[in-house]
Amino acid sequence: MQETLDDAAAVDDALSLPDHIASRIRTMAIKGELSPGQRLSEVRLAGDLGVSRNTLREAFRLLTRERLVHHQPNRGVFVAVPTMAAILDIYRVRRMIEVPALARAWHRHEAVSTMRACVVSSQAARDRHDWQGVGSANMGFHSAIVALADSPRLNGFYRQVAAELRLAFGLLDDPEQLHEPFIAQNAAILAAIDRGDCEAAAGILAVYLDHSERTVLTAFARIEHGAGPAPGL
Amino acid sequence: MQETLDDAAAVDDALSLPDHIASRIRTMAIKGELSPGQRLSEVRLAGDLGVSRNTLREAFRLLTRERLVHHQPNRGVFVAVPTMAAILDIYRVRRMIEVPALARAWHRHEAVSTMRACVVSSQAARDRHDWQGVGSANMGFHSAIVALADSPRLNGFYRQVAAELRLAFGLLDDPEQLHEPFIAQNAAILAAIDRGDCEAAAGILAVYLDHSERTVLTAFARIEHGAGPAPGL
DNA sequence: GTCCCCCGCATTGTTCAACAAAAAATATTT
DNA sequence: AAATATTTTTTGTTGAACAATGCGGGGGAC
Repeated sequence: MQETLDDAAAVDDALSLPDHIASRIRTMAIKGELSPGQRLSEVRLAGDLGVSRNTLREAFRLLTRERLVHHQPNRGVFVAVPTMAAILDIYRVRRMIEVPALARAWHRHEAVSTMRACVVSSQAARDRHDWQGVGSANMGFHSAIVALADSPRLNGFYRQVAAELRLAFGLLDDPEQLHEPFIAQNAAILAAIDRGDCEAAAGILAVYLDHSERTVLTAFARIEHGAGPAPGL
Repeated sequence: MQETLDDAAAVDDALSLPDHIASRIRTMAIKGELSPGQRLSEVRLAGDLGVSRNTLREAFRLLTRERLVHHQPNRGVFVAVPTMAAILDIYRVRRMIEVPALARAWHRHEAVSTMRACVVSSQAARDRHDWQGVGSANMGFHSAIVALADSPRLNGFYRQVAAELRLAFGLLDDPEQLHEPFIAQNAAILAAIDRGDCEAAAGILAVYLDHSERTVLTAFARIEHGAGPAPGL
């Protein structure tokens, strides 16, 4: 929310400037302020963000590696356009990571309290019709599931993939259809964990992922065929 | 100042210069030309590689994200020092990715021929006592296993993790102990795939990973306690 | 009118020089 | 010798500069 103040805004001391800039661009992309396929001019964006071209280029390299942005040599960088293949791949990865993490979880892991907090926060966000907030809380819930595995590398990888998925979400029109039905399921997963039945929790999660994937894919197919099938690239 | 540009497919026109520089540093780290914990001076390395500081910094950002290098703000970047925790995490990730990929493989996937080529190449390398080559072929074999899953994201993630593991390998003294016993097992995995028995292949792989992990961990423990644990970092 | 080539223009790719800020190293004082 | 002040080195970031590449437009040729 405070991103409108450019320079004097809250500066993350821990993060270096290029990381911070990358983070801002990531947020813009997730919030839908950048349309997929759009070209990101170096001079323009550098000016808008108040940094030099070199710094912006470092941020671009990060985002390219995260697949949030696509780099064509000597042509520039473009906001990634989500594909059906990408969505399928992302859900495959999610299944491969989340389900075993939940199935083999220790039911008193600290991440469980994060999960609980996310469930509460998603319900609150729903009550005030803040669908963006519901989405964030939902994503936080699933990040916490991955955190159950105690693997820094898996956590980092999942964060990337989740960001890419949220970019795809931005294309869809009705965000409530997307996340609302899953709040209850998240609570059910949490309840299963609480009573120590990780297998049941993993089962619910698997169903959740199937359901979510189908929802996203159908919505996406509707967009792809209905609305403009996008500029050539 | 183009010094020896021969080693292993040096010039990649498709890649941008920072990517290329990152790749060279990565190769140096894997080959053991960079010792873990060593500080990488920007001016010095930029001069050695014949690029500007800015370009080198872009490469550093890539490598930092890959965990091959560690960045301390206002202090510089250091070659990552492998930890026991890191090795444990890497093998956990490998198990999570490789075993399902193999178990659910289609036995006529194009990656199978890559696997075959790697087996042949590793045997040839062993015959000429080229342990570096054996290591490369072995890693190629396992990358091909991951490729069976047809997931670009998984492939990319695995490539990172594999590079990190090879950095850890560089610390160990006797490379033949590391890879030699596994050439035969790779061949066995391939044979199982060829006769369509993916479950058996996955079983051999799981045993392989346990065995490999134990070997690396014990060698690593010997190093850590025996040789100087030295740099306080 | 359509096609093609050539030329100018905008953008990216890369380097260099400069300076602020932080850390490390050194000298100075007590 | 310890603590502090000062110098030096290194990183962090910027701005300008220039080559190289891609894009679009205009002018001929048919």
